[in-house]
Amino acid sequence: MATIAKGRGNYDMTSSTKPRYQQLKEQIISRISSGDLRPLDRVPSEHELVGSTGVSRMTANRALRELTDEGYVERVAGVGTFVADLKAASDLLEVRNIADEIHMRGHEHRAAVIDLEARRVAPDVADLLHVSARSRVNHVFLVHFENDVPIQVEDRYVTIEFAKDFLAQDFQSVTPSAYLSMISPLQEAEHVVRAKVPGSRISRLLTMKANEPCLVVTRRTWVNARPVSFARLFHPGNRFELAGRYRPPGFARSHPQDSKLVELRNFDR
Amino acid sequence: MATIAKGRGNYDMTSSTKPRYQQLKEQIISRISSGDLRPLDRVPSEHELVGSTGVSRMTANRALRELTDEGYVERVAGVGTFVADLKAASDLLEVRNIADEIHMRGHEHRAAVIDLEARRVAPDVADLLHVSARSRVNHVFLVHFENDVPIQVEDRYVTIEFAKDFLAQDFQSVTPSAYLSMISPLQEAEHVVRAKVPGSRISRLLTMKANEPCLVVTRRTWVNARPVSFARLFHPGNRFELAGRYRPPGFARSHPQDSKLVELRNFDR
DNA sequence: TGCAAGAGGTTGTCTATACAGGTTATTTCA
DNA sequence: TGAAATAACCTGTATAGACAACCTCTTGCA
Repeated sequence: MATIAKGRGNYDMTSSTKPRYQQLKEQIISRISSGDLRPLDRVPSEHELVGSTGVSRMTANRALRELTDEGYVERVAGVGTFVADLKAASDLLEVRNIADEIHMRGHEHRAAVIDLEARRVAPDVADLLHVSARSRVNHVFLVHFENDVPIQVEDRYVTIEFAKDFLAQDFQSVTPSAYLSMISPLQEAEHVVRAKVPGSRISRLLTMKANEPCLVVTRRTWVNARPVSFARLFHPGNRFELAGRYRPPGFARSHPQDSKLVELRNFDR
Repeated sequence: MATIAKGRGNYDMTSSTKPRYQQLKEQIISRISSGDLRPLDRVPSEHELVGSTGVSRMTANRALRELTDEGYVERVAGVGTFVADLKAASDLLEVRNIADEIHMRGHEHRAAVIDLEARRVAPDVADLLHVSARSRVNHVFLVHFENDVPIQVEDRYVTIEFAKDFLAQDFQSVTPSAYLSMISPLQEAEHVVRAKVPGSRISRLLTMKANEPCLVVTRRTWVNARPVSFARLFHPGNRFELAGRYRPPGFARSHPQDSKLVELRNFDR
């Protein structure tokens, strides 16, 4: 009698088969992905979730705690839960924004846009972005400078439906990567690193000597299971390296986001 | 009165300031690191932990659940909790073992050991391994072949105290990386990727043309906060690439370990 | 002998409650 | 008016108890 009076004390009752903390997590993630909850916005407190969804506080706590571990939100004891800043979230996905890298070294970043238009692309690029071979795609081609020394050539394609106002951006001041993160948090990424001697155009833009190799990073990013951007990033091999660090979680939690960090480093000047 | 009778119902009682689930986790991790618990060994069940440590089952559950998320253990409902296979655990840390990569492609792997000895090393290497400049370090220098084509030159240094029987290993059949994982799960890793034209010795061993670039991966790994191994891996730039994929956790848990995977790929033959 | 039923252990989830400790805004008092 | 106490939040942790689902081994029956 007491068990029945409690309504649903057991767990597989609410129609779905998924656990309730998981439903809660997905509900909050979808509010973040849709833009309903924006970075630094306040997320409902555990107590509010108890009131609005009927779960117990421990269940709400588990949902929010796991979202914290996964980088979606940040929690401050005594204050509340907030959507994580995109910069922090995207560090996990993107090679760190090159402008930030440069500023972190105390140097000046500058970008020169060489091309910015919507155009039909080569079949292989169209295929990578899952668009038909004849449709248009946003394209930007630019050079990044660190203290007036060229350090990266960026050749990027972005689907039009994902970034409708792409061509109106000023990529001298905001890098394409930062702009994409601003539109929506990226959900999946694939990157490939190669060593390659670049063609003469790239070589000239990076003021490289003949036969000098490039570190080429090719990256594709997804939002909602659809590829939205494809980029080729060329770096002079004698001036740059790609560094990564990994610390398994749960051992020393002192640097919460320090693990799994990937960054570009200038090791020569 | 009831509160006192319960002994310690509150949480910051047991001398240490760390939460009890965290203490439990570290205790189990240290049993794994020390070799007391070996891969596939059974880990005490939640009930047993309740009995032996006095925590509640929910606390034991949280400890084991987080260890699962972090890749230390695997749990099977109705059966028990087991120390994760080292192969799975080290995928997070190490670039996937090159022999496994090759076998996964259905090709044959072979290694030719060129040098294997304990020797005094250059000051920079000694510094990286935190050993004094005059002490000896294990060293192995070998070439990995895929179907008799050389694809990686491995130049590795391992501290003697970590691997006392290093020189007795047969690195033709077990790669140094696999051997190190066998001794103890690695706890921290740092790697740097560069594009570089190799010296003539490396170039010759990899049967590369002049001026052809290498993808050079430099990796350092830690156990118990001490560096134990430092390796330089050279790959012919025209035959190899480093690929990574990242999917944020909690979204689609269908492929539990599929995120954060890094592998070497042969893209040419 | 062979198969079904059951017992007992294990993980997975959920609830209700409690206390500790942090932050912020309000209120009270000198 | 100014500063200290207080109230009202918040997160973090821990407990005890419950039900569900799963697995394995044993037991009992046909």
